[in-house]
Amino acid sequence: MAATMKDIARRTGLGLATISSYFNGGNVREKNRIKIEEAIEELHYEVNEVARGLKTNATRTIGVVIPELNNTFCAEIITGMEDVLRSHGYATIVCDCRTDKKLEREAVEFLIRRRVDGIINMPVDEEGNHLKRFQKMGKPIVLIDRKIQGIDCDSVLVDNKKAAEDAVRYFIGRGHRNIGIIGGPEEVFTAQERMAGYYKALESAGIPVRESLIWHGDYTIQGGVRGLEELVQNNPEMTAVFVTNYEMTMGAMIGVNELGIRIPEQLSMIGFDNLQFARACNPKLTIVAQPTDGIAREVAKVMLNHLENAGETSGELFSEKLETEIIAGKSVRVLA
Amino acid sequence: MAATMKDIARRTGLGLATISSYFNGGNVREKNRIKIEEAIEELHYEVNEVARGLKTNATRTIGVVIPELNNTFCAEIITGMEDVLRSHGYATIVCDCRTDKKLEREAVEFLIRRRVDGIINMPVDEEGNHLKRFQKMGKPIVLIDRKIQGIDCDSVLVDNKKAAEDAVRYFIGRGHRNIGIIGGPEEVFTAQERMAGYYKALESAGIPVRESLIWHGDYTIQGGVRGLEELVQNNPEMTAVFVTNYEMTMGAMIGVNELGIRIPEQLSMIGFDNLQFARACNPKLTIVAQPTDGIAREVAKVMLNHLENAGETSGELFSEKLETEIIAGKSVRVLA
DNA sequence: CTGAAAGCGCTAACAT
DNA sequence: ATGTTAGCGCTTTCAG
Repeated sequence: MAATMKDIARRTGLGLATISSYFNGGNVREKNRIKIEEAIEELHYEVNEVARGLKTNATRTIGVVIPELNNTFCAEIITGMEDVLRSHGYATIVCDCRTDKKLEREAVEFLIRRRVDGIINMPVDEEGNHLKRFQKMGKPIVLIDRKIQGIDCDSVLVDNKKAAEDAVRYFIGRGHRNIGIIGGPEEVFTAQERMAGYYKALESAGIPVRESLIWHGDYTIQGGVRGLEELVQNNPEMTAVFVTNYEMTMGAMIGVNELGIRIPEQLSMIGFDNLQFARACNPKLTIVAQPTDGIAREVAKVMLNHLENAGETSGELFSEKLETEIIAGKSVRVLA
Repeated sequence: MAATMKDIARRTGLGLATISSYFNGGNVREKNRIKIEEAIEELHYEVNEVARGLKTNATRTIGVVIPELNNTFCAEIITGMEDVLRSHGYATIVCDCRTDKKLEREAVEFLIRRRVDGIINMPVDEEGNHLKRFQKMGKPIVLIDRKIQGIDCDSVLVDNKKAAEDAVRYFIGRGHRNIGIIGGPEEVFTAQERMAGYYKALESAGIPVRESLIWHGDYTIQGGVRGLEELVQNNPEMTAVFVTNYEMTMGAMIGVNELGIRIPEQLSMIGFDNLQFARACNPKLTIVAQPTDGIAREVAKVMLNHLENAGETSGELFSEKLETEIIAGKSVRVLA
């Protein structure tokens, strides 16, 4: 069907090695280079990366396993990573595992069969069993948003504890003491960290933690709606609420609208991620913003490092912790 | 490195053909089947899809080329497609071309080198030159959101003209006559169709079209902000505005907030896509909703049809046009 | 039902 | 610098 190197060899009268050398940056006599390029043009030749992959045992393909593509945070990170990976000649196969451990494991097996050169994973299974086999093959893994005991690999994290601490302190500094939190799933690492930050900020301000002010959500829009409704209903004295991811922030705003609560007069709020959404809220929402683009580029960079330097980097594990930022809106009232 | 079929053959004492037959649904004697399965287990064997792809000239991989992964509409469609494709054993390589024709062409060439079995494309280049070579290879293409003259292939569309017509009629039916529109890029097909619907609704109601009420945006958030500001400034008498995609809808809400305009008292609005965002707006936004999940599943289905049936379907081109729906909020005022 | 052998398109010694 | 050749891991005739 498609033209092969053999066709080019025949057409130019050159040997296969010369053609291959041409494609791999070797030295080719000027005259022959021109002949080869003419042949490529006329035959519409395109390198067959599948054959190359079989031979070199490197597919120039990276597998990405994430909990939800439909989650803005994930989508933004993938956009950034794919951009830099493709510009280096790497393809990205994205697998959305729907926050399901079984699907996550299947995704990794799927990627192993396709012989990807590396896996980038925002892990759902905190045990990391799904990654063990891939790691034994000696191929690089980069984790996003959490480390896993027993999987020695690079990771790019965000300082989620501090992020939450900052947010709660922001409330406290403006006179709030009855501060609610809509947290994430208890088994999710980022959710644990954000919750820890909430505790820490309260404790260091000498404010007792009250269970009724804590809602464990599921990082979904509907979870945010529900969480807001419950917190408001159970805590008439609550003056502020911190929502710990974007989807739930959107849900909390929906809840606020549907209950007819006025922000910030009746309730102050700090949300998470997505500055544009925050701006579109009325009044503009104060949020904790993660450096998504920074994470994406960092992850891609770390992965490329492994791939291009091969054995060299094998020494120490890389692990960076990026900082978040509070972007002030008008959703937090200053109490007398 | 990893175990191969040869290893299994050696370990079981069987021939390669038997092992291959086992993997491809052929008949294998019960006793041998068990032996093979034991060997697979012990050797942690995983089929090498790369080698298989070289031999069969089919990679079980689909390329997807879209203008912006970071656009919710695209992200939702990809989520849905990837789900059904992977469940049929197909990998998806997503290429975000940043709404750039040159990058779009490069993406297709990239996918050709990787010998994908089919391409799904939400095209940026309306000429379709980027797809010609792939089509000549006899492999299937499915287009989303627009057809291209000269590229005979299946397509899944949305009735965008009717979508806009419905929205504008919704305004007219509630007494509005000075209706603005924040349109998309003039060269983009969906934007043309939505604009055409705007014209048609006005004309059939006998309302003259006024240029000052039309803003040509660029489908970005910032474009929406700008469009709203300009329309409001240039049209004091405007009572309603229709925004024609999600990003610009968000932008328009930002503009509304930043200008301190009250909805619907001072201005009525109908947005596009993303029901959840609409619910999070205060007051709840009335929107035109596209059946994203329906589109995603349809596209994947059509592609799989080609792939699994091979030559059979080559007859007629498939082209479905899905309907949108207006989801009422409280952002449209009824004029006396 | 199973074994032997050819070959998919490429790369990488090795020889010239 | 260029030609020759083996072989990556699999599928697929063709025999047996």
